[in-house]
Amino acid sequence: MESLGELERAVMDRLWSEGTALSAADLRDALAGRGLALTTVHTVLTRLEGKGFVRHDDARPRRFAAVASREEHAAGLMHEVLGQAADRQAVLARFIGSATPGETEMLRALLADTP
Amino acid sequence: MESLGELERAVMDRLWSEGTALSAADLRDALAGRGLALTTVHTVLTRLEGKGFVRHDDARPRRFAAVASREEHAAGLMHEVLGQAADRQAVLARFIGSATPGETEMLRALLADTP
DNA sequence: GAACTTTTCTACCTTGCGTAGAAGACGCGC
DNA sequence: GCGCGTCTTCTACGCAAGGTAGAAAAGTTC
Repeated sequence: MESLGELERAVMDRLWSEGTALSAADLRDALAGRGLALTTVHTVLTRLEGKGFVRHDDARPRRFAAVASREEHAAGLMHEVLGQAADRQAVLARFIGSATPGETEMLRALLADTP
Repeated sequence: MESLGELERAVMDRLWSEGTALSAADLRDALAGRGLALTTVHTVLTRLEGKGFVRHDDARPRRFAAVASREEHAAGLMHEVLGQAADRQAVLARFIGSATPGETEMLRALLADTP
């Protein structure tokens, strides 16, 4: 999967937190601490769109929304790492081996509900 | 975690596959398809060492070995992604939700052996 | 100690990302 | 329907990371 730069990640974080679609101006305001020009935000959004992380509608002004939720994205990354491994079992063994007790409990509970 | 470039990844792949420590010349030969200069391999190894992925002994010629196995590295990446999430449970739920049947079986078996 | 190998130092080029100006497209109030 | 402000696209610059390797220094071998 394409990786994200610092500003790209900040923009995604804002879109993920907000949940709803935002205009470039909304995002510039949400990231006011950085004092970004509107065009900068647009450039970043265009790049994120090229990477498949966001999509925009054709209202005016354009509204940009994350394609996947933050959690879906994280789960997708985990699957990507796992999927690239030749020996998935070994990876999962080490993953479980270094998981916190809370995480193993969550996994047990989730697996109990999964056919 | 620091990310890897294309050549850096190829070098790590070779070190991981081989399992044993290799000299820069060994690696150049193992990556013969690329026609790399020995100094190029050295530069990459030095960068990988700076990122904490490899370490070398002080024999001559130096022998470079991966710090973590491929599986440990993958599991570490998965934990890194999970650890950064605010809502781990939601991430794990989606992770399990999109896992293959084989993966869920492996997880069940591993969790059965985990206290 | 001369010739060869290894290691370090330094540097160039390309690509990706942060940044934004200029110019074109659009929409709103009159 | 026109002009003016806003939004969008195009283009570009600078910097950092990574691929690449030469030159020089350090070490090894005979």
